[in-house]
Amino acid sequence: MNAELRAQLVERGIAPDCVETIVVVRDVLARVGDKWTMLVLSALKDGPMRFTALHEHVAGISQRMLGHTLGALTRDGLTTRTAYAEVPPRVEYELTDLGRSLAAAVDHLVGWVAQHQDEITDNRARADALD
Amino acid sequence: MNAELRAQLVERGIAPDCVETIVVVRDVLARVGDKWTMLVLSALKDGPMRFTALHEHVAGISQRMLGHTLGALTRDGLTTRTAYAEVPPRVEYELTDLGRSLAAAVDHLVGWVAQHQDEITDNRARADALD
DNA sequence: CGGTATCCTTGAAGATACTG
DNA sequence: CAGTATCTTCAAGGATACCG
Repeated sequence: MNAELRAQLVERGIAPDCVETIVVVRDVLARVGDKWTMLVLSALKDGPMRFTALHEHVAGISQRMLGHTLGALTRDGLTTRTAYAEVPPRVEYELTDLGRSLAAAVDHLVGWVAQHQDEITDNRARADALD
Repeated sequence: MNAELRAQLVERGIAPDCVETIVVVRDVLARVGDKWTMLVLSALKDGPMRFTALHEHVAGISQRMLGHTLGALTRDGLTTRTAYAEVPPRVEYELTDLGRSLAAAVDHLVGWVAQHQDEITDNRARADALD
């Protein structure tokens, strides 16, 4: 896991707490940057949603990946899971304050991309044109 | 590739330009969130660097992945590649304005993580404690 | 020095089926 | 309804070797 990375960084003379930050930042960025997390966070921005609603709202996600993603988010305290003892069962997911705060930070990045997408796709197209 | 995703989104009645943004945002976030891009961007923040220097500075990256990462960044116009006709050859990479701008946006997110890492790791530890 | 090509391993994620 | 379990596929990424 991250043990070797830590070792490498320490070996390079990087301060321990800085190493810790680097490792966690990577962890969280990897999570945010994965295929679904951002979309789930964004879907939850307007309020609590239940599993099936999320499944329908996030286009293309499988039941399995939705379960995994929500599990990870809840584990990290970014969402809460509330199960109601009803028949049929109902489970709602909601952003925590921490989750909302992260969603805002992500939004900042998303805003940047939205603002510069033309520039990037143009650059890419131009680079590809040269083969 | 992204064709099916586009199709799914369109099918769901999402506005075409919005679909485009979603797709590009995912693309760019996936790139930023990958294992190395952020670290390379961060390494380049203080000025141009040559290939070998980057290889040493970014702990644990393989030559292959450094090549790939720099290729992608350059393709997207986030870095420039300058080769000097010398012996031995020298190649320097440098952030473009666009790249610096992205690095700043990423920094914002990194700042968030750095600020909340304790909270997250605590939550995770607590969740794990319950098995 | 600064890469690219090749091979190979492994983990991420989809499809499908089953359960409280 | 809200998941988990199992199987399988597929591509990211590491090791290694080679080349301009």
